[in-house]
Amino acid sequence: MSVRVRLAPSPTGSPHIGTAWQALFDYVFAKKNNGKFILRLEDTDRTRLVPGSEQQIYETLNWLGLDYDEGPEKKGDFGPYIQSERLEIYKKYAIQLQEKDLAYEDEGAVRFKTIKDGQTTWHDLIGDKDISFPNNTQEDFVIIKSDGYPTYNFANVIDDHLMEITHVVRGNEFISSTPKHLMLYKALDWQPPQFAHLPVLVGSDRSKLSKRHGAKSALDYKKDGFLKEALINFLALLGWSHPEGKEIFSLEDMIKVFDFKNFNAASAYFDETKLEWLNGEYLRLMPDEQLTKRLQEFLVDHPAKEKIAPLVPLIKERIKKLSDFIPLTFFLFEEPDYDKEVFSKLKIENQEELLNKVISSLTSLEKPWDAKIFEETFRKMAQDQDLRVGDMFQFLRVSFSGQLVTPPLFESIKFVGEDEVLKRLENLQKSNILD
RNA sequence: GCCGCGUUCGUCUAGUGGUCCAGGACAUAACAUUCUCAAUGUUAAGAUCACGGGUUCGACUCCCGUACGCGGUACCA
Repeated sequence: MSVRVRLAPSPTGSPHIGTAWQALFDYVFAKKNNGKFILRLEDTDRTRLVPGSEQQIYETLNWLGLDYDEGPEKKGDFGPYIQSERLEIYKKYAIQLQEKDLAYEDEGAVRFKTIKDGQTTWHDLIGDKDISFPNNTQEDFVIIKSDGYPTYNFANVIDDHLMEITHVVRGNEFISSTPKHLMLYKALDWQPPQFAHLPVLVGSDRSKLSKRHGAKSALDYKKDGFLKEALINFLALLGWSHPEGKEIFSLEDMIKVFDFKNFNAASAYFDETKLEWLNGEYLRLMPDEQLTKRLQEFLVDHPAKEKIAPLVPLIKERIKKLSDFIPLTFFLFEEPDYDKEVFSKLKIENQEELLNKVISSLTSLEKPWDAKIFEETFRKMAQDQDLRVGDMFQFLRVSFSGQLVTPPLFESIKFVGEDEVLKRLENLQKSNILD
């Protein structure tokens, strides 16, 4: 029997990072085994539905490149992939159980009669261990709610069986309900799937990550300028580790070596700092043309996005996220507002006088300015003025950019253009910022 | 309360009885390089492997207990 795994989110909002994390392992495990990855929407709690979340689920998986083989809009041979469209099916099995006296009606709902003696055991793929529960801890539980919708515990079992799911990969908050599921499989005389209960991702307070906590949605990371490759790589490193100890690897590489045996059963805290580092690594590894393209896709509204190509090699090592491009380069496209504070951080006296000298030197420089001559000119000026070379160049930088941190100085000057640079310096001269 | 899962540097982790006075990565610090910031390189600091008992010639690794955290105990998933 070929491997089939499913991701079964509830459409209760834009999927948060924990859902994306689970999706990654579903996908990788399926691909590793030449199996199928299935998306099923579990919308049986009508009170928590959030309109539009379905689209966000599709968009998230799509962005991350975790393509599913079957799903709500990619029908397979297993009927609808949205539980609210499968009500008749659940009803049918509920009746069957009632007829066998394994379930009963209770105030408009239907309850399953749990087995009370013995224990229920299964082998979990995470930690490669057996887990057992005494059966007397399992109360009779509702399978069909009084509104006619099935509960998670019921719909999940029915669908997993009917959709021929072979491996249930889900969060370990479901460990406690697994005995219920197993009892259901038994009552229906079905073969249960294998289980892999992933640890949960936790927030800074160590409790389960949730939107409540301000957990970001997976798509927020896209908006923040993270690359999907970096996010996937980072997510892979939570709970799982590469058998060769690699920190940076592709999805394809991960698929080749994936095994639940390399999974850690302890819950992990999502630390964005490391994600930023990884993202920077991916950015730097990328060829300039590709990075240019990615930046242009990201900067949809940037007025000068067609002109950024020459800038890419200059900023490549200075950005950690695509969004960092904007604060780092905006002064190249428009005259910045000068801030007195910034100049006061420079270790230079008589800035006004120095500016005059700079302007007269630049005016007498032959255009187009040459990098070598430019550098010599100001090294000499630093010497004459008894300034440290670094301070001299920092003064130049701030004078035309208004910023303490910029791409390389001379290249930035060339990008802005000689005339514009001079114009900015003259405007600065006229202002009273350097008094 | 009861049931279950978990517990290795601040964080993510390696480790399946000896090769671990615990290795790597991020973050941190220092130095080098440098026109800034980065990037890069080198080094440093950082974990009595939650605690207490066993088992064993030997335990981070196996067993038991305790503590703490998390989850379940819903007509939420």
